[in-house]
Amino acid sequence: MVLFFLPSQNIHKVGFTATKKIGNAVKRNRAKRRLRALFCEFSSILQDGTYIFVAKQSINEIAHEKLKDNFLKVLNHLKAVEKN
RNA sequence: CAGGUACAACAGAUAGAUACUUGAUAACUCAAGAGGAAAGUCCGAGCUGCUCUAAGACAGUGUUCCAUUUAACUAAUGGCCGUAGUAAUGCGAGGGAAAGUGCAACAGAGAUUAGACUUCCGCUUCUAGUUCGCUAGAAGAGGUAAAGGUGAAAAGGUGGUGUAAGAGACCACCAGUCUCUAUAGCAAUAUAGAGAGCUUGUAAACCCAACAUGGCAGCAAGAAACAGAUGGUCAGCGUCUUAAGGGGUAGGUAACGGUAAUUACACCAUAUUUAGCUUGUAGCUACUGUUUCGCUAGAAACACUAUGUAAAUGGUGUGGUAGAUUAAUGCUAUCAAAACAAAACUCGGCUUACGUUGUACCUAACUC
RNA sequence: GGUGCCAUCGCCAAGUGGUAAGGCCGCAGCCUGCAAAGCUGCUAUCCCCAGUUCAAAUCUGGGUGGCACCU
Repeated sequence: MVLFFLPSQNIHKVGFTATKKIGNAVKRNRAKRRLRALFCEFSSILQDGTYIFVAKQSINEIAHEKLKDNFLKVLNHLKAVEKN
């Protein structure tokens, strides 16, 4: 997945994107739902700002644990997680 | 056993922690929440707007065996005919080529009032032979559609009569077409009989006939409220010169420079361009933004029952808010054979994709 | 959600029922001492599946993929 992050005070906005390359409407909706569920899990420890998640082609083949690892890795890379 | 044909049913369950949409409630909470194809958008309707409309005709568009069903249909049901298959059963845009026009490549002698290349046939002329009856060869003007070969297709087929040779020219039987009569059937049609004429294909080529039909756009249709001010409109100012090309003014745009200054998008000059510019208005069938409505109880679904071969129709009963706008109905784990696939105004069909299970029926060949 | 259009060789494309033109690229040969240029030849299941027809790239129906417009 790809994450775009714009940090700013007192603004909370999230977007989830799934392009036609992923598959038909069922697969695209499932990709968005999985990302949304993961975001809700971590939303309490994130900084304020605007987030845009873009799903890539292999998202529907990957297992849940691996997707979770990737999700954390991407967040840490952009330093979006609040310390403590 | 195996293979096939038709029809029907279902479209996950359990657990965990935790979100979303709508409705009810003061709140806590409670209830409901995606398909058989929601898909393709191929037909037919409702609904909405615009346009049109006395009636009729022409044109356009569509349909095309018969009966029935339906709100309607190019749909469905049953039948007839044709066709594929051993069969169960499937498939069929299934009127007219004798109203007219067009087209039929290549090959072939000839392709639609057909045609003579090789055959076949007598006739005339010439030559040769002669048993003086004729025979053979060449040339000419004809006859012929029976044989050959070409082609998707050669103007019915077989047998006889007939003839110089032949020919539906005539006859018998057969195939096909049309008409009439009888019987069965509501009908398409089937069976039987009689007669006519002399029969290429193509109408998913133009066309003809019969029948039907206002047209176009589609909920991103359209309606209301609030806000805006692009067009329009009202008011004021301006609209010069030349025959024309062109030149010039107000106004617009702009680099360098200058002026001014708290700030400057101002002013000056210069360059370039060319008739509009400015202020108001919201009462306009043009326009922009937001919100609300349209929006879900419907020619509806399910169960039982009556009629009908069936599609379907009638009667009785039952239960019940999916209604969003980046778009909810989730996420994770386990089990399992789980596939195709996500509503966006709503219905009736068709088409295409696809997992599992069941029921009924068929069997030529193959295997035992 | 709705509406319309397109698909022919690797690329650009012509072709309104009768043997699928042409250009560029590529390959092979000729030419040349070697190349370039030039000349000759080769390369198509007309997106797929059915139907009508003697015959379909063309006509009809269905499917697949792509593009554009309405906001």
